[in-house]
Amino acid sequence: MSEQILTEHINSYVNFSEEELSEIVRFFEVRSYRKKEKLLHAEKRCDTLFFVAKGCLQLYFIDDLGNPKTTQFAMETWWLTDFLAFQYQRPSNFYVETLEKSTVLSISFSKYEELLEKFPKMEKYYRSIFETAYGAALMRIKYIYSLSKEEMFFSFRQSFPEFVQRVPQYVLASFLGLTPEYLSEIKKK
Amino acid sequence: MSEQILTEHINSYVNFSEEELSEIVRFFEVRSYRKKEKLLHAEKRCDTLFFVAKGCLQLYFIDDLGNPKTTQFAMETWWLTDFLAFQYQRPSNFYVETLEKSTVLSISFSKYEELLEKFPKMEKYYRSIFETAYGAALMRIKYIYSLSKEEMFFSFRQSFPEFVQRVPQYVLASFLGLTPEYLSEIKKK
DNA sequence: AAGAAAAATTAAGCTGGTTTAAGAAAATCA
DNA sequence: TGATTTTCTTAAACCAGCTTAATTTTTCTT
Repeated sequence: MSEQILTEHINSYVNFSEEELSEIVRFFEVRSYRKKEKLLHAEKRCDTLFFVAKGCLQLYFIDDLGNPKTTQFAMETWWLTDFLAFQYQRPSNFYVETLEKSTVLSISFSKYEELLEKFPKMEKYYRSIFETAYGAALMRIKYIYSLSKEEMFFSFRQSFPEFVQRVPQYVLASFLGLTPEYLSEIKKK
Repeated sequence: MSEQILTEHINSYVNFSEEELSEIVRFFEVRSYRKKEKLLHAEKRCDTLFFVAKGCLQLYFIDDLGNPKTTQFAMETWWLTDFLAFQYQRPSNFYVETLEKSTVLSISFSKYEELLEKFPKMEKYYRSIFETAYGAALMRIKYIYSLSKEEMFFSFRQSFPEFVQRVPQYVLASFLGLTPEYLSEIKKK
């Protein structure tokens, strides 16, 4: 059951009773999506936060030349949205789209506020999640600035072999900030 | 007073009484630093979280060639540390150092845990801070991947003119991911 | 105020990674 | 299953940004 993925994840950070957890889950909408479905559209108001119970999402934008560029992936138990736009209820700078058949729990901004109001312990859960995510983003910037494109690929494959398997190569290329052609050349070695 | 910078900042997110705020402040150590003092050393256990009351800090690492590379700045009311290492009490991947004469409030990891335990509303404060910081980091990655080095500089100067004034050019260059020589060339235009 | 050290500039040559274009392979669909 | 679309590969020409190294300017120290 998809709801259980979320409740177990929450429980690994904060302790809630069974009743509380089932009430928390009611704040979310559970839905399955086919491959390549858009869950969030750039330019539209960013009103939804997503939790991946199964499958894989990407956060991406369209560059000047019309090519999609992936900024972030989210697999099982990861949260995803344009967090800056979400917090201030502004238009999104990104698209969110499935990379494969996925099951996602969604919560609207107003429900998110209600949830945090009603269950203040959820603040602790999200604080931990965002603290880690921000720390990881700083590490990612460190890698971007210290590794060559070739090293980026090998170091990423070492750390997240499952991503390299699951994600199309041109999406991985854009996430790593290189061209599909160059990635192909690197892999040849 | 430096403590007041912190309490006012906290109060802009969560409401606390005067007594609570003065108790919260007691979890922190206030200290002034000269220019170029190290507050956190790479490889050493990351046990401290910093709040800038006055001045400016940088988070940086040393690359293969021995050159320091700035990953993040922090000016007044910003929080800084190696968040990933801090949360898991691991060795730091970064140095933290003053870029100018600064006044900083520091909190150790155990005090941070105590603080959150004793004042659960602080979870909300930090949740908001980290949610925004993570969102901003994703935007930063968007910029890194979509702008040329020249565009990076002009767009950064447009958004944060005060940084460009305050920070040495070679530090700014490393933050933007280009060489000081090339930044110099760009500025000539 | 002078001397030393640190930071910024300039210019030439070079390279990691892009662009373009065309073909091969793999996945999707009727 | 074959047809169509999507993804991946290969190779050559090209360029944004780096490296190197020498000079100038600014900042720091006494």
